[in-house]
Amino acid sequence: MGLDDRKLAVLRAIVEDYVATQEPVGSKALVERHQLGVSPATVRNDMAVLEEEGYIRQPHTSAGRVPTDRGYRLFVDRLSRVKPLSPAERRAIERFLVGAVDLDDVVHRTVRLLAQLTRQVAVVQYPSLARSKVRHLELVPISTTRLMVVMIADTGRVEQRLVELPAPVPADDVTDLRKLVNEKLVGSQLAETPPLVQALVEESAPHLRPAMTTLSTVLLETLVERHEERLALAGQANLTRGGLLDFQGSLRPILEALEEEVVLLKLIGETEPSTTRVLIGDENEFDNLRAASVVSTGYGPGSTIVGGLGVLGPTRMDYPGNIAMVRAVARYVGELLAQN
Amino acid sequence: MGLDDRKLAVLRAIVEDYVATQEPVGSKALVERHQLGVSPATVRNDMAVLEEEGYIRQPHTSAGRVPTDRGYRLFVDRLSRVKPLSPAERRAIERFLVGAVDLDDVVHRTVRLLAQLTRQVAVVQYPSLARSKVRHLELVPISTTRLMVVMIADTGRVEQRLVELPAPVPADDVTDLRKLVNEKLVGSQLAETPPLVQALVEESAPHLRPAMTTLSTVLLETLVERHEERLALAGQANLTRGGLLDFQGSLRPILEALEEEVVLLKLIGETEPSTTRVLIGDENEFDNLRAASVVSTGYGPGSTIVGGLGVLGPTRMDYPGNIAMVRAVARYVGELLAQN
DNA sequence: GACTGGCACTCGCTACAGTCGAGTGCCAGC
DNA sequence: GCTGGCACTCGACTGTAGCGAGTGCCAGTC
Repeated sequence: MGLDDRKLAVLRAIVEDYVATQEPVGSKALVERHQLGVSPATVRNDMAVLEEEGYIRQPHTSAGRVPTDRGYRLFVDRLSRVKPLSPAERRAIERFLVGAVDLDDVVHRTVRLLAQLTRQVAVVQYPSLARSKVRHLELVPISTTRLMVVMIADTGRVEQRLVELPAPVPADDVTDLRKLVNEKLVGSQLAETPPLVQALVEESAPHLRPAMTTLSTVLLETLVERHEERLALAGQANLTRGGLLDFQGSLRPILEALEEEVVLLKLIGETEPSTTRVLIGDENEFDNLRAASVVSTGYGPGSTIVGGLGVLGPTRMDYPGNIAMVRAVARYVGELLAQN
Repeated sequence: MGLDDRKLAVLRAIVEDYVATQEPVGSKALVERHQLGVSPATVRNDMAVLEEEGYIRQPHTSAGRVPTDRGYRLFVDRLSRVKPLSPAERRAIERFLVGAVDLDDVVHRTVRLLAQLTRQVAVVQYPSLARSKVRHLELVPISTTRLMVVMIADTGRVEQRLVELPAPVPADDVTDLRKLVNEKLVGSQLAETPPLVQALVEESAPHLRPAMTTLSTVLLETLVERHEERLALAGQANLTRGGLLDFQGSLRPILEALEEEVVLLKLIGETEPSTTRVLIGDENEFDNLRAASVVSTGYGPGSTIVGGLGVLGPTRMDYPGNIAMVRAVARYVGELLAQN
């Protein structure tokens, strides 16, 4: 049952070769390319054990071996060291991210950078509003019964929403409303505001009540509960590398999954803080993505986490490399955010 | 040389059958399915002429005929009537768009709707800032030397940008600046503001000059010149319908093109107002899209045009249907915008 | 007991030949 | 100008055969 060191070395060699060549790897090729110090026959015996344990499999009887999802998992957990970035890669990251003027700009640059570095599909979640603090709330009258609410978060995110007021509200009242919401909400985490927002209504002067009620409803509804999360996506063309061999010939399910924000958020939405998460093949809870792997991590200024980012590609991917790059990019982005 | 009515009917039949079946269509099948009133042999003669003129071609000697890009062009220009929408489709449009709370919301719903209706890739351009009027400019101090400029356009678009000031600016000065920019710019088209923005600096009180200079530079630079355009995209999974037959087996170039905002903007960025534009195959100026067709049109409140929207798919697409849907959706969105 | 060399076996891949049939072009006749 | 008939083309499919990479097993060696 136990996998001795050599068997593990064989597995590592198989993963590395298969990732590099995309072809099932046989015992002979293996001993040629790696210094295993044993003969092909011995390797074959080891392979038989590895296969029995479910770490590798044969596509056809007369073919070489290919890692299974379980094999990749073992590889990632125990057999790979995080690959240090090359100086060129470090430079690319810096060059790419320096000069961003905007949160939008930062996110877009980041997602393109990740896609380019890893040659996979990249996903970056905007800083979550739930984890941001309110920096300013602006109310702009559009007409007497319409208000545009613009919220600026400390992470740089700006969200707006149109509010339909129950009755016309004069300009002076808007000023009062603005003052009130800013006094009460600036500096607080949005996720924790429901009671605050509630209190807002109660503390308003009677003539402001109706307007404040709608306003607070909208604030709660759209900024806290609903589609508060945003995503940026890039590198979808990378799915077509490796011909049709990856993803068992059909990009369809993958492309479909990539169009579902909810799915992507679950994928890269950070869970445990700051660890890098790797989901391999059918570890994925979405059927459409059973042929794919995801490497993701959280990012944020300093040690806090405000959002997630990651890459998605075939299970046959360069895990150590991608993990290193995802981490590095997340760190750089965090530094960038911390500067604000 | 002249194509008489029957030859045109034959071409129309070929296009319709090929679009429906995705298979080269032969003379016999043609007379069976369409009441042409002549024998296969006659149709064959007509086909020979059509082929000579470049409207159709044979994939192989012993196969049926397939329309060329030129054939589709003739079909679109002279042989097809815009297909009226089905009641179900009309209902779908209304159901989908009613209840949008936001410009973002409108755009996202629209692009998804288009993708779903046409079963193609859909692209929607946000209302162009150049064609919008300034409704309000908000300046929010982030620190003493940093300002967030938020511009709200009459089309509902909200753009923000961080401004790094040359020197600390006290809160009172920010109020003055805000008042000044709003007085001068609200109500004007951004595309026509350069002189106005210029004037701003000159008219400012001396102590506001430095700040106003940076501010105006940023305004011009990012809101007018640079990436002022935004896009929404949906339905990329539709590219995989029709197996690998469309797009000669590789989605790569298409996916790459779809990642280039500039390319997409050129495609759907409206040119002549309000006509529906159809680009077929190699009429397309981007090499990557020579296997694709694009149907696009402008939209906007009332009769003005503020942005473009459209669909992209294989040259083998249902032109009359897609043209009808693109137009219908554009009209509905226009009405929706007009309500604001 | 672990490793190795040898050997028979499997099976996907490629090449080749043969058949089938859809579809064509052409021509003589109406 | 249209039609029916006919010879022809050529892709798609089928079946066969040979090749070779790769395996599993076994007997022999250290």
